[in-house]
Amino acid sequence: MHPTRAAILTAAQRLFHERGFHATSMADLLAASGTGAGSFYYHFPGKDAVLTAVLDHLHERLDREVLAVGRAPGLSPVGRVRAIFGFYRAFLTAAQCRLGCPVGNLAGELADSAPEVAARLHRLFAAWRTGIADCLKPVADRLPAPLTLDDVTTFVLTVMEGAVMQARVARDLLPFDQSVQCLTDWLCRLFPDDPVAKPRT
Amino acid sequence: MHPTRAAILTAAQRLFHERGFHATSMADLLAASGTGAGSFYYHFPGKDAVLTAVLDHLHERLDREVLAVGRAPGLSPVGRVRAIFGFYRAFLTAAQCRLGCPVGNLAGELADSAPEVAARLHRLFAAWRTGIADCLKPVADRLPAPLTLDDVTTFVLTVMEGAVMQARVARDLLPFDQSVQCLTDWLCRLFPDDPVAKPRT
DNA sequence: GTCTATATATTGATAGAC
DNA sequence: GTCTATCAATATATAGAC
Repeated sequence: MHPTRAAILTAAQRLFHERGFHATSMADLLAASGTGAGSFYYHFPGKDAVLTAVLDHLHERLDREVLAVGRAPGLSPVGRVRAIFGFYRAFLTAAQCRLGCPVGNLAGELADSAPEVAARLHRLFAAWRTGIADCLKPVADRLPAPLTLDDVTTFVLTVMEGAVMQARVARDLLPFDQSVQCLTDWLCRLFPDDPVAKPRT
Repeated sequence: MHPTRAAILTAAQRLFHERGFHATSMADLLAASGTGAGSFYYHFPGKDAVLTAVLDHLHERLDREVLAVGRAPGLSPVGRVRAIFGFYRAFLTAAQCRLGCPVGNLAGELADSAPEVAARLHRLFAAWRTGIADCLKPVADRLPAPLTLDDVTTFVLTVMEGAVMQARVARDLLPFDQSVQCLTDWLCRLFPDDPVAKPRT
């Protein structure tokens, strides 16, 4: 990838995350990436095209950085899910609970916009769920009816997005930790054989 | 309240919900409320002031419309929580799963902005949690340690926001229903005496 | 209180030299 | 590929008559 294009993409990803899409101007984008307008419009037809490129890039990163955490060896199914939450917890800590989820923020701002954007958000969430489902697949057959693997998978992503949003608004890790604790409690009740589940009195 | 001010507020609430704050222009606001610029700036010092007024208005509505559902008589604690989710489900249905949560969307776009905005979002979420806590207070002492009422309350709001976001991105009620089903499963395990909890085999 | 007209800055995007 | 200069449109906000 051309270094200029990469610089624009990196800057855009950061700015869209920090401020959102509409609050980021072309001037911001050019300044943050160190490019001139001529250079920018050589690499991208316009601001909207950067957005779709950023969404595609986020998709790659999700797979490479986040969901890989859930594929780490030596973890139980519930342990894998917890590891993914741990990854986000570390990010929240580093960001002092600001910023929120890069995907979730853009979803909230742009989920009803142009098809190129809505479809990418849809795909991103689907990839998220696939990654979570992979963690829990080994114990899918232990789920009590009528719960399905897909139900639980969707629920885990729901908790992730809601927990990050609340932590951001509160500017505090507490809501995130509380949410993870409750989710873990439930998962341990569903899968009492999982090593993460401590025996109950 | 002056009718013009009310018209601006109503229009702004709708537009901020449909498009977000930054994607709504003054021209949009004036057209949708049927006011001229002179009139607008007589009632509000600027666009930002409308945002804070909308947030305050959403706060009132949350209490009056949403949390009141959880105070309806004749419902069990878990039933109350489910009733609030039912309220949102009806809204999602009417909106064909678009729009999302008016508070959540603005939180995603503006949680890191000016203190007047961030503080109001913080208060809105706190009010949300208070309303949920009121539903569950009667059974708070039945919670297994170390879970607290505040943990569960925060978790319920987490699920609400995450579920609405996912339903919006998917443009389908399914993720919402799946999330509610999982949450209900957990609550029924925690409170097996609640009438909503069906006896298990 | 509301109107119309307008000020002024910033927006996303383009032109043409190099 | 990148530069500088600049475009037309739109942004928020204001002025002053009524």
